[in-house]
Amino acid sequence: MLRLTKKADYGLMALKYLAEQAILAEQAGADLNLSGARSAKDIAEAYHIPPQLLAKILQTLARAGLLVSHAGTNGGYALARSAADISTFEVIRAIDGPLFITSCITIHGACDLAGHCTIKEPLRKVNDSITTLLSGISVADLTEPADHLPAAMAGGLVSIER
Amino acid sequence: MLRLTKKADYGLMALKYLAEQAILAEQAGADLNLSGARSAKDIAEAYHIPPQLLAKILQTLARAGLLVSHAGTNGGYALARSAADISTFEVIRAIDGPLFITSCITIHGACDLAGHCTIKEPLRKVNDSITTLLSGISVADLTEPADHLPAAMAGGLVSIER
DNA sequence: GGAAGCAAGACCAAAATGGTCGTAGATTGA
DNA sequence: TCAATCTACGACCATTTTGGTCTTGCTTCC
Ligand code: SF4
Ligand code: SF4
Repeated sequence: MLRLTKKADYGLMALKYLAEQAILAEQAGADLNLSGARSAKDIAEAYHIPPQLLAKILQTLARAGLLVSHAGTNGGYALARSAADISTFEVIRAIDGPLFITSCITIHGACDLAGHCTIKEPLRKVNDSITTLLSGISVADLTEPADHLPAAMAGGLVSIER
Repeated sequence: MLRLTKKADYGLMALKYLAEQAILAEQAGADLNLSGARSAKDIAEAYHIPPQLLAKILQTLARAGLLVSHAGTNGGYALARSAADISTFEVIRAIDGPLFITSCITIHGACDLAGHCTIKEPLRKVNDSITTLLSGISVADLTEPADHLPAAMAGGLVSIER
């Protein structure tokens, strides 16, 4: 349960990598207009993950507007926004789809027992809590050594009140 | 992603049901020693879920020590502890196994990229946060209309500090 | 015009999930 | 004692999801 798919996992790694590259590019000076773009192959090699698969993941991410792509020689992907502006929630949702804990929430009107299900509402709140938690964590937060305590999210998690 | 399996879903429903039965039994007076036990079939019918499947789920729950079972006529399952004392986390883990968001955490020493994976640690913290969130929610909390704001969990969620 | 890169989709194998069946053992009420 | 109820457990199966590959085509730069 509550398993993050490997695709999302890969996606986050790639995002983090690109975030780092963006920083490097910035440090290298503005005269060199290195946008920090990297090819899918580069990233795949850096982390030893199947290149073709990563390519597809990056494509979805690009389609979702989290990355910008540039074709052709020396092309590749780069962050569409600042790393601090991309939440892990967006990434995960873009890759794994908007599915969330209970079937009812995502399949929308699906679950045939929705009528006599008494557990639905409470669970929706748990779901919301996790959403807010994830939303509060940006890709930039991942790059830091984590001692930095990114105490971004406070409200919405503490209680399950409606 | 982050999908709760249907089994866990069913399990929670059953737990909640038993919690309610326990309360009813208590109200009925101590002279009738109704322990609030219900057969798997009863619960399955109440919620329209496949009886055989529910039976298996209850069995696992019983093995995990969350329920006590009693065979024979008028047998069935009852809560092993107070509803307020059973966290949703326990239930979910008992049913779906100890699997959690990243493969590395659960498969233990598995993920072959564990070496060059930079995302691992931060994710483990997210994982912990969710764990604490779930741990803070008891089965009893599920039975309430939820206006009651069970603000049980405070610490551990707010930040991802180490 | 190529080489290097992205884009998209069909396709596939393996694993997880959801669910069934059959059989065996405990308990109790008649 | 014996039949009706229950739990207990394992084998089994269908469907879905996941992870991953291949192929083909289109862009951009030199
Ligand atoms: S309605 Fe109830 S049973 Fe159906 S998916 Fe939602 S929580 Fe689960
Ligand atoms: S080590 Fe990294 S890549 Fe492997 S499962 Fe853990 S987070 Fe994912």
